[in-house]
Amino acid sequence: MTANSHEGDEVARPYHHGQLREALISVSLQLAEEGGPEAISIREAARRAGVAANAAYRHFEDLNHLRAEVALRARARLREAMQAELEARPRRRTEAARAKEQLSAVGRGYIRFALQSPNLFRCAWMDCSMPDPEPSAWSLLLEALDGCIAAGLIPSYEGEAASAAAWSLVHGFAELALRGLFGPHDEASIDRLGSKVLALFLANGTAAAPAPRRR
Amino acid sequence: MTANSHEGDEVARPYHHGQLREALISVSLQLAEEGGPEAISIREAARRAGVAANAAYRHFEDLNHLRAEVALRARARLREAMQAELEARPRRRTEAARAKEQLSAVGRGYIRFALQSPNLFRCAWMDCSMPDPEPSAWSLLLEALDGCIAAGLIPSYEGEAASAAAWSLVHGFAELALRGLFGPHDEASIDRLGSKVLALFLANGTAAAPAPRRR
DNA sequence: ACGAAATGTGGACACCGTCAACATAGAGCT
DNA sequence: AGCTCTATGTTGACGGTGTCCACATTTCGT
Repeated sequence: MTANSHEGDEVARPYHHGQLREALISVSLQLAEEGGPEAISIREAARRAGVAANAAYRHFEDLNHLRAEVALRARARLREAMQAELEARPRRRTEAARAKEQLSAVGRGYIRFALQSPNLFRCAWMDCSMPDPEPSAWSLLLEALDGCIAAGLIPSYEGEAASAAAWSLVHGFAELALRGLFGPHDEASIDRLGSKVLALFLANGTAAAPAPRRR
Repeated sequence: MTANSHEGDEVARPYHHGQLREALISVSLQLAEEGGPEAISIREAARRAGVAANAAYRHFEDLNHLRAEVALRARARLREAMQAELEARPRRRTEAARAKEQLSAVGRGYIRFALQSPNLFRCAWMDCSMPDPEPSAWSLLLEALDGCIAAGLIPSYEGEAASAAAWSLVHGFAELALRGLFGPHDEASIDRLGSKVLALFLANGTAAAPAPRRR
């Protein structure tokens, strides 16, 4: 028999492990999905990867570095959710309507992801005291905002403030809804409230700012 | 001598402790202030209170219950900061201007607190998987919003959405600014951006919604 | 005064992150 | 081939944590 002490059942991984880093990350992502950011643990990840705890230290300096990697994946998932909502959006005729719809789809995706995968959402923005190489998830929102500016829905001189506002609105809503601070709503009504908030921002916050105001 | 084995120096607390619960909470708040939510620890709190670790369990079921108490205090501090900003605000003449100023002061207070006491702010909304008896900090914002509705700045039929929006905007901005996601800004320019965002919401988001819009 | 209830202590257990020392397998050279 | 070097994985330990149990002490109600 080739296996010298275990059964040869489990694929008999040929050498050390080969994919440990990847395995650890994906297993940790699973841990996070199940139990939130606090559930990420070097020892448990190693255990699930079928490896001694300290093996992880050959691939991650620190628990925080592992967490940072998980955060990256979580943000990627978030981005996918936004993208999906973007692709599923109704197609509009005018450029303005299209830009509006694009922005609102992005916001919807963001909020829905937060509510449907709260643990992953928390991981996406968890504090891992690491330099954050790329927020990336935001680029979709920024693109949508650029579209709105191009369509004349937002005066370009307010670009910075408007994007900060859109960003804050969407993120804040997701976060607060997650914590149940909007009262005991079922998922559907939270979704409706979210759409209303987005619509309010789109209808009034952006469209109705024709000039720099007197003074 | 009255003290039977220690020096009588340290006030010679007469009986068990008398204020342990309070002491533990306030010491934990200090821990949180210094090192963020993760720094809250039963053992360390007990240590600083000069008591055995397990004594804490006579006053808190759980670490999470301690954390919940800290969260409460943190929210109280947040509320104080908002109140302070509220009292320091310029007094306006017209009701509308006053309502606007009130709302913006509340938002400012919120954001400034988050930036000046990030650790406490994080504690205020940390996840302690506990029933949340009263968010309380929001009541100031809700009052301000009511003022705006009374002044006709916000149509009352949009009350719910508008308050959710204001709430989300302020909270989201604070959270994102805290994480440095608005780029490498110094504190002053973040403050300015925050004011701009608030102004944008106040000027357009609320004031410019005179009617239900056609269709 | 005495027993009961409240409160604090000590010790133990199972986790956790992390370090140092050791073992092994592959890669690359001669 | 054989050999070494380096990358990777393992063992064992240390100090830290939350939490449980059994025990000690203090206070209070009667």
